[in-house]
Amino acid sequence: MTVRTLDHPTRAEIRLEAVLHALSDPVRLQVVRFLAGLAEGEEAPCSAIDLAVTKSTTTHHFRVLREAGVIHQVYRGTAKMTAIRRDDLDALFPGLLDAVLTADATQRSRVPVG
Amino acid sequence: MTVRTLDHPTRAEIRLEAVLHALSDPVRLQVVRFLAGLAEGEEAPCSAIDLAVTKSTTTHHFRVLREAGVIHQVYRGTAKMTAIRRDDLDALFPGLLDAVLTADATQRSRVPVG
DNA sequence: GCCATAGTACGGCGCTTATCGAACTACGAT
DNA sequence: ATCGTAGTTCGATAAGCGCCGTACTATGGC
Repeated sequence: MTVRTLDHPTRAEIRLEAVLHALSDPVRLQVVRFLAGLAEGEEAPCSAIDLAVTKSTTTHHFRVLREAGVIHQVYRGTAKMTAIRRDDLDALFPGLLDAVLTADATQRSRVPVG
Repeated sequence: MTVRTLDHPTRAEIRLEAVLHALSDPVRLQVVRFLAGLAEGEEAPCSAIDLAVTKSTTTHHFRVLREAGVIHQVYRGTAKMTAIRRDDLDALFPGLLDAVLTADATQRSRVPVG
């Protein structure tokens, strides 16, 4: 049995390019949109989000987000709870996450797809 | 002789994911940083920016930025003048470009590299 | 112990990307 | 017309990405 720990970059290790890259995929943007809609600090299991991809692809996307520093994940029983790292992102890159979320919302209202 | 016209997405065609992807590369971020530092509407030839890649790679990166709608390019004589599409980006995604530029500046002051 | 549920790991497939060098085109100046 | 400068185009390569299915592991409940 493994300890099932997950590597996260520290706040100082988070790189803007990695964050932008993580956010540039529609599936991952959907995850972030969902997590950002939760209450402050609230977590959700991967399975709470209905993604149009298989489980293994889901795992891949969550890893990209986690390794970029966008989300934080911890194991709780059989679930893996995920939360957005809003405080870290806001501290490092003020306004960035909000601008992306607003831009995403605007775009989705212009082009009602996905 | 070709007319040497360049295809640009219209404002409505600009997609957030494409913009984020375009900005997620260090070389392209350097280009955007440079262009954003110019006066409103001011243009610069590709050669004005000292990129650590070859000319053909430079052409590639400028095309990615142009096709994403981040920059506007027009031929003037032998040069190809480039300007950032600040008005379009600001109209579509308010605060996004500024947040990215600020984030980039902050990160560069934290980690003085590149 | 056994099973169901939640997620991981592995290997693979097809596509895209970042990069290069070398040959080419367009334009301005001489 | 020749030359130089600016940028393009054309392979090519090596790496990465998004996606899948299958087999696996971990946890909790029966």
